[in-house]
Amino acid sequence: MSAGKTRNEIIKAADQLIYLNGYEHTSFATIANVVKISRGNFYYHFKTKDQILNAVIEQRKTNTRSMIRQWEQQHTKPAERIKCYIKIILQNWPKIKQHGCPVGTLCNEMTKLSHPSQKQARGIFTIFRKWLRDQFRLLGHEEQADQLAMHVLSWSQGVATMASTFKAQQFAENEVDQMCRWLDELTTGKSI
Amino acid sequence: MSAGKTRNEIIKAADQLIYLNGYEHTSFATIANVVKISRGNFYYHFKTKDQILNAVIEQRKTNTRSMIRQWEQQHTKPAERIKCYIKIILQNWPKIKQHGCPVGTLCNEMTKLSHPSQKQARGIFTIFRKWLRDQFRLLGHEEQADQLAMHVLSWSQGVATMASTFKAQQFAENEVDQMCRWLDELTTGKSI
DNA sequence: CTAATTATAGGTCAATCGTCCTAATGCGAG
DNA sequence: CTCGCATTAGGACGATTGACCTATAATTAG
Repeated sequence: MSAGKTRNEIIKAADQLIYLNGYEHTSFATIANVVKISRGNFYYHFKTKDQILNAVIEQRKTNTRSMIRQWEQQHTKPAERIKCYIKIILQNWPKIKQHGCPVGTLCNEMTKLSHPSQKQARGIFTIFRKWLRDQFRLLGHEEQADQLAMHVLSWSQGVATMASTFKAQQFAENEVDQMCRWLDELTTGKSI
Repeated sequence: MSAGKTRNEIIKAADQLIYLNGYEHTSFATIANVVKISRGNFYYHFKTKDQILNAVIEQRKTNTRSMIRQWEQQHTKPAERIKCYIKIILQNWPKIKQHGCPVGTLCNEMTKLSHPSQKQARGIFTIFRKWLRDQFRLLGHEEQADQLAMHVLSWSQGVATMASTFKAQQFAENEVDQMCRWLDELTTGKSI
């Protein structure tokens, strides 16, 4: 029954390594070394590299849902919840500075490799997208809800890319402020 | 003297392949096959893979400067010039849909690999950044010029990432429209 | 306790990676 | 024409890749 434990450790290590160095750059051997396990044992749990990737994506989805649940518990106002998402980039700044947004960079790599798991990776974004859409609906923006959700996702992605490229924390802070103010104006009923 | 010709063909092919499949996924052999050249000949022109990358980046910088020069010749109004940049994503949509923004995805990969050429790749963005900054200065936004330039770069990057991830052309068009309207408001003297 | 199942270790495989080398060309200057 | 340099071809290298296999150790079931 310790199989599940080993499996989880593999997924956890793979998750980290894929975030730090990218999927293609992450090898069987590297993961096995981190988990301190033989490559043979590794193969017992995952037959192919893509299977690990899918397991990692599934775990990221689970973590994402869990994080969203926390936001919902911490704040009842939709606008405050959305700001939680907006501010992730500042909370995780040290890591984002060096390795970018975990979701965005993975999707970029999947797109570039025309990888079969492209759709699954996109699914992480979809969780955020649907949730943001729901929050905007609660704010009374029925029709534009999805468009606004995509706008927030897109805005954050751009900031993550440019801030990590230029290692520009100040820029990230400025943009987060702008996003919050934009959201406030949206809440008080002005046009976008 | 045909050495320069072969060298240019190598750079051209490498440029394409790196854009399509990413730097790490692009091998010596693949490039050599495309150029129809032996790997030995390849080594005569470029000793290491990083040398090819740097040559590709340099060419992209040259192409970037050339593109900017065209914009300056086509439009005298800074706002119209900036719109040229904003609209690239729609002009190159078929390719961006499948492979993302050439600059952004390369910088992302360099960041992820902690690659020595990270700074050089960032230089392509810097060309756009400085040029956009100059255009905003011409529009009378002296102090905020650089911040506005980064804002435009960031906005475009986000749209490119999300649009390519979700293969969403409609979203890209919407965002480009928003960016143009935002720019118009900025031009007519309203606040950002 | 024993048998069966689960889990781990470690070796092997062909393919590919970046790199390097030498031999054979092409070609222009004298 | 010939000498010498520039260019090309193609093989070989050690290392690493994802994948696979078998033998052993650990655990569980009866």
